Amino acid sequence: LDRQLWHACAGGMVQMPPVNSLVFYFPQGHAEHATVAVDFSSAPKIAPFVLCRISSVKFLADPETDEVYAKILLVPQPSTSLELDYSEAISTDSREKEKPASFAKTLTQSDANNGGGFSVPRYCAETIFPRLDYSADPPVQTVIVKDVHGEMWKFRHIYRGTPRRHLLTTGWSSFVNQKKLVAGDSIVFLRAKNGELCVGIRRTKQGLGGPAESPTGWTYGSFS
Amino acid sequence: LDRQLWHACAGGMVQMPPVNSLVFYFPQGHAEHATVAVDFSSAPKIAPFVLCRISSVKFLADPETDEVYAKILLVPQPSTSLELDYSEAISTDSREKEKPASFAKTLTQSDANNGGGFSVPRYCAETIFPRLDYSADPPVQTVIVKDVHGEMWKFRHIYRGTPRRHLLTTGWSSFVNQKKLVAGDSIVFLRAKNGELCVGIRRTKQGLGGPAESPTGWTYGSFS
DNA sequence: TTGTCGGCCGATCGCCGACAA
DNA sequence: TTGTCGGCGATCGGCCGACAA
Repeated sequence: LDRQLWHACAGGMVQMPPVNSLVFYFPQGHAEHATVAVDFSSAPKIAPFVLCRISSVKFLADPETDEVYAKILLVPQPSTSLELDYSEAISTDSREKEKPASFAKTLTQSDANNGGGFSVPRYCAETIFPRLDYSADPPVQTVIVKDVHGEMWKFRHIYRGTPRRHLLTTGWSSFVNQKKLVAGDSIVFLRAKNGELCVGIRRTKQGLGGPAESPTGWTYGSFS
Repeated sequence: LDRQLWHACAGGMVQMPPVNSLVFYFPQGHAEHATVAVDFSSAPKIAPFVLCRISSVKFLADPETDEVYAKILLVPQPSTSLELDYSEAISTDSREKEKPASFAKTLTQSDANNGGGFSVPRYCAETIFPRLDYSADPPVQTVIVKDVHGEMWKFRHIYRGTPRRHLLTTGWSSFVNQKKLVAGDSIVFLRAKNGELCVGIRRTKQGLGGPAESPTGWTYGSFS
């Protein structure tokens, strides 16, 4: 999964530390975010936080819901490491600062309704979408976007109505149905460096259908 | 799953031995019906058949495809048992002889087509379905049938056209779609002893999407 | 600028009898 | 007796501008 698209989906609140950086792991905080209740009573002597070194970070997306999440491998460090300058523990990967143009919109009732299209905010259409030929009447084009799995979607992008506005029509309802989008979910458009148009999804909170726990490790749900 | 409905779905060729009866188990025959290739080469000294006693028989239906199958628990018997009268090995459960009224029809193209109804053979309508009031014009009723999972389905049963014939209209296409029926599949109607109407499915051969192997044991596909 | 609504047009669904196998 | 077909009316999907927030 493309790193920039991942961050656009996760939202600006999410910062990922770089590999090899030092972080504190808080077992209780982790437990509170778990999908199933965690019982520490059998291991009473657990530290409130553990200094760890990040050995790997994987940027992933759920195959079904398109929700993004990260798999972070933590290696506990000897407590002597505490003497090190742990300010690096809160450092952020410098690569995150190269933010490509992206735009997120929360779906309205009209966007999610069957039989409706998608109202494209002007800013999104002008800065993210391919340039539209306004001399045509009406100005129309087909935009092709790639989702987090690399699958391609085709939308009819038209500029019409009085007053004029940008809309996605043909292809949109199929996208809504197949992705099972509802009002309140957000859609993220992103123009990658190579000019390719990408799309991601951020589900409304109550989804709670986060990625399933893998039997071989823990997964972190993303915050939005 | 109701035993009578199970047998109606499985078809007349299928006879199930009663619990505690003796049967011969043929490993090679079993292997030939398995969905995955079986390699006996690592166990070269396998008997061509094994005398077994049936300890339990479960009549089941696949939750997805509605295909019926049976789970048979076999306990190998000491070879001395061979001295017993093994004619009982081919005996059939006497309960199978109490056959309630049932009818099977292979779906035609017109039956399976979208936008079409189901042509009910006269014999089926008159002997299986609830009695229709022919004095009405046209004679119509709603028939309610129960599938192998106990789920209820509603069909509009009408007697019309020239010449007159029985048809299932409203509700039928929904049934075809949800059960993913195609031309060539068979549908089984059965009137249980309590007068309840039941429906089962027999898929066309090439489905081969038999019930998944359970990790804790073997399952038998049903013959049709 | 953009969310919602009613209008409207075309596509599809699904019920019908005609006809023939 | 019943499988297939074309007709056709009802319904639905989906594109449109009007209007107002």
